[in-house]
Amino acid sequence: MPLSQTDFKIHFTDILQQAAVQVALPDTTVRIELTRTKQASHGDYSCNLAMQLAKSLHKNPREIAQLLIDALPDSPYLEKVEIAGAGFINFFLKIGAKQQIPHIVLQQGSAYGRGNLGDGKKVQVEFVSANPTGPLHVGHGRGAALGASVVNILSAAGYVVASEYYVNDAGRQMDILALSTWLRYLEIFGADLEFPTNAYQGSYVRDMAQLIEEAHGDRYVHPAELLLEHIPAADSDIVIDDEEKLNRLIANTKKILGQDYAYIHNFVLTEQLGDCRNDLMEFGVEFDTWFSEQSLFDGGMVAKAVALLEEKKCLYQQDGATWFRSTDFGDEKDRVVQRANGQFTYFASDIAYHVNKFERGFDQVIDVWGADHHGYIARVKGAINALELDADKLIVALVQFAVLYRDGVKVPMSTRSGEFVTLRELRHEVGKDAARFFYVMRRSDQHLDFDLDLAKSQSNENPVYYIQYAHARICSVIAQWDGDNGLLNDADTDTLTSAIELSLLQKLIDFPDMVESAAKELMPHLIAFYLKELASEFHSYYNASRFIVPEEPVQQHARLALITAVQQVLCNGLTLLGVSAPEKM
RNA sequence: GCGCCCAUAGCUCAGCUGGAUAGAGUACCGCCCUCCGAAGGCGGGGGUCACACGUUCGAAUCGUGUUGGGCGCACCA
Repeated sequence: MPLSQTDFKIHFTDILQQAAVQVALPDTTVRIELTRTKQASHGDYSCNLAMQLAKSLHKNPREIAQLLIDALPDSPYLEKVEIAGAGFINFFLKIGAKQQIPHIVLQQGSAYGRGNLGDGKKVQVEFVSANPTGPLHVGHGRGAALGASVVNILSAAGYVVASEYYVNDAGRQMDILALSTWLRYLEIFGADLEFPTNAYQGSYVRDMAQLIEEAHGDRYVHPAELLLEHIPAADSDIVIDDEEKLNRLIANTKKILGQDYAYIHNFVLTEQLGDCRNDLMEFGVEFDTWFSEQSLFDGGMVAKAVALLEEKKCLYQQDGATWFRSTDFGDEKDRVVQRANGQFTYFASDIAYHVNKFERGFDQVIDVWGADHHGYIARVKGAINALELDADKLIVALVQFAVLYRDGVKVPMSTRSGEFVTLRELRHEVGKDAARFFYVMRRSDQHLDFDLDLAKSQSNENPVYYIQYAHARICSVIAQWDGDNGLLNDADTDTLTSAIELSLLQKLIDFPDMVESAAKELMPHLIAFYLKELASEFHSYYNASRFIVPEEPVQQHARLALITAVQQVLCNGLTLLGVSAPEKM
């Protein structure tokens, strides 16, 4: 039978399908879907097909169930089928099939759990993509942890995955950072100026100014008076708002520095990007591509994308600006792509960026965005549709905010005034493993209460330690046994018959299914929950049985083979989440 | 005001293509180390699945409405 070893669910679905074709034929709208049962008395897999067909066949569900069962082809993996309740069909997996699982896991090793759902399709996952204008904070951390886990999971599910970070190196924010740094640099040389409240306040700006000073001395010093040109003094009658003031400061800076402005701009960008990359690397998050927004402008892609929209008659002029008719594509209002001052908006480069993604031939493009960006989905998809590309290829995964709690109270955070907790601080406080796990242990579309004390605690309350402890415990047992692992590969596992052993075996069988579900739904938390359950069953087993029993070598090898398989699956699952599987703790 | 998301045990959350007695963890109470790691296990109490109506053989799950939260509604990114 051409059956990929552990896909019992698919196998049973398949034979039930064959039976259904004979019996019911008819109702092709009903999907045959088996689910794992909650109770052992209900077998291993269950299906409600008979109840779903009851209406269209005008028959009693139990009667239909019996017909289906009678038509069921033989299967070497099927112990028995039962009709239960209102008409459930319960499948019991042959115990011998379950007992083979440790061997399959040990043989496949780190590959156990991998599947072929993706069938080699190309998927791109873009995540984090924070402005390189300062350190990453804990909000970015959740996107990073989620995105990285999704990449791992999709990859395990048979997709060819490309990870990407979109670098917003073109906008006004970068100019503000360059300005901020230069002002701090001037301060080092004693310039007496008022540092704008809406410029970047963080101490890292001073650090960068210091670096410039150390490398180039006073080379970039210019008289401060030039900077204040066209900017009314505080006591002047002419009042301009703070943002406009910043714009004029930027313009003056560019004029004063001339060619040197590019140096400052480039320096701060390189510094921040380097810091960001380093921070993420220590978090276990790496990218295949760092994609520059500026490159879209340099290559004329932005102008081209806008021109394309013009060709499709999707643009119009109003109040000096160029608008995209996104309302024609489901958005709630039209959006500006080119401002009255001639500059393209962020939205314009974002359109170009997505066009570029589509041109690169991905079968699916996944954007991981903060939940505050949900309003952008309609306009980006609208633009993709307007350009007659397939917007269904784009999936936007929204990540809700994470709120830190320390001593039971919310840690205050506000982006302005630079009073936020950085990802780096979080990592240093709770460690990489706990941070990665906590970020993905909730559904990403739910708010996350991040309990710092819990994440730090080295106790049973901490789910990370609970799982890692199970892994370390197994390693410890195996080390104590000190036998030849080859013996486990050949172990006779027929003796694994207790309730907890059968439950553990089934749990191991479930893992590939779990990975597939997590990939389909882009939900790493499924893996996190699965691992907690697997660890829990192992801990129960540990307390209920002894593994090192030399007087009963058959039992001993069977049990050791089972827990070694558990160890492997714990490790494979933790790896998907970017969490280490330590041998000792 | 309009749009999106959410409401499940004291707390933090799973479960949601409609199915069998709604589950974990934590907290609380009681047990288990002459024994492979007690960073563990076992048992107990704890629920109007926000509320109302509807769809159906069947609703925590789907629909409508109400209430209460979060977020978004820039020629910012």
